[in-house]
Amino acid sequence: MDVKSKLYKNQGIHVITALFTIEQGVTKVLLIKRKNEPFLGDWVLTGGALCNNEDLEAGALRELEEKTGITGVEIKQFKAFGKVDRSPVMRMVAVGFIGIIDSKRVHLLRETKNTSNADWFPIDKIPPLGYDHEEILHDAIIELRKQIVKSNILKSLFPDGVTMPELQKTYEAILDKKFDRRNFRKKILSLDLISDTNKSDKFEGNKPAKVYEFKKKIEDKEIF
Amino acid sequence: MDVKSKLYKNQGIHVITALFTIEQGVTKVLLIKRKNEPFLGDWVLTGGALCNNEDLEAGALRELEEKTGITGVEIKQFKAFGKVDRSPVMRMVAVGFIGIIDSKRVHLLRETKNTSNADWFPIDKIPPLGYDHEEILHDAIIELRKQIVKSNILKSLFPDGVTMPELQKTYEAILDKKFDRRNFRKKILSLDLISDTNKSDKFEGNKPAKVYEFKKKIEDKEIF
DNA sequence: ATTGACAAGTGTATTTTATACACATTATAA
DNA sequence: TTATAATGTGTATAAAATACACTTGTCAAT
Repeated sequence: MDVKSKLYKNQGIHVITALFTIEQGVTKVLLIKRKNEPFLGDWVLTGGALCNNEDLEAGALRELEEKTGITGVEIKQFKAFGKVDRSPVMRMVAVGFIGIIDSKRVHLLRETKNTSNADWFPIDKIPPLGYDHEEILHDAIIELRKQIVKSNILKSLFPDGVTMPELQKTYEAILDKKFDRRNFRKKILSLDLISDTNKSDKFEGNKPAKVYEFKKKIEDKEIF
Repeated sequence: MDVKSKLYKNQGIHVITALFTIEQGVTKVLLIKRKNEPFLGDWVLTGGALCNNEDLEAGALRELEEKTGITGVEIKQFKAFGKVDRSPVMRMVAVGFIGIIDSKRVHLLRETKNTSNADWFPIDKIPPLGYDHEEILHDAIIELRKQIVKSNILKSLFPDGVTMPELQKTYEAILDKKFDRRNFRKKILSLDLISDTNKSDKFEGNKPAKVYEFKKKIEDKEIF
């Protein structure tokens, strides 16, 4: 074995997911407390090593389920991270994913996890993270903001449909910005991400809101 | 060593670049004819295995130089490709990059390369490609079209500045669409990708065109 | 020097889209 | 029946995108 070929040895792939939720108008991300070296005791995003018999997305979903019990999320790959020293053990390249999940499933997570080693953190109150996960999370948040205006990534947050007021609160939380109710409706409908259902939500002493649902497929918009 | 850990062994990383150019209004991509197994004799995108001592982008640039002699290109990472069977030798995950280069450097490439094992192909006349490079190229073309309206990726195509008519021809080639001269000018200026110089191009029997240059940094646009 | 040819630069009227803003509707509860 | 609270809808105005035509600068021929 020559020197050059040795340079390619001992490489591995991480699949990392920044899983978001919205609680009380606050965007939060799921973090795990590491139970092993390296970075023992540090908070990190969900993820781990890719197995040889699984595709990238499948690996990310498996890690998500193994570490939190969460299933049925739609995730989206957004970037690869490959700084030479991002892992102290061996050369690892991470493939980053984002996803967002219904906040009602949070209690399921809380029961599944062992010894409070997983929790949701507001994205503006993130503790120091292991590996290069601060960089990954930073990019993930930017990607999330881009995705919600051009994909159906929010579908997993609202599997049973969503009302305009709910949607507006979600966009305001993620984009950290306020909108006019009437103009928000027009804008979101023009994006062609959601479609009408003929249902209304439960009443709470006021006018029931119409329920919309995210489309299965979003068609590409014209560029330029 | 247990069974599970074995599943992580023998992984590697490819860095692959779809390098584009424009010749006579035709968008072309650089392909290499493989001289080794696997896929001996097949055309593929430029790329190869990542070394342990280099970052992803550095690896892609090194492969570009090794295989073609081309240097000084700006490339942009756009996606990771990780189908289980994308390489027949071992489990490889590819990180894809795009770049675009001044067509005047084509002859340099032609002289550098040995035995015509590299050539530019119009993107609508691509031969069968090895590995999963047809998929990578497909995604790369889509990414190129997105990038030219929001980044300075075309800077490497026009290192010495560019005129409006040149730019318009480039956009028309890449987007496969025609534009009105006057409206194209307004639209491209509104994107805030280029800035005025006080130079004009060489005369060719007609009115000299003003020269613009791509900005070093493009600031993010507001989303929603 | 004058003129014609060629391609570049510029302006404006019109349509479309985005924004700012106010009232009407449908529930519950007293 | 009425007050309350949150949802749904419409319209006038401003801004942006589009469609479209004339003017300008250089070279080359006379």
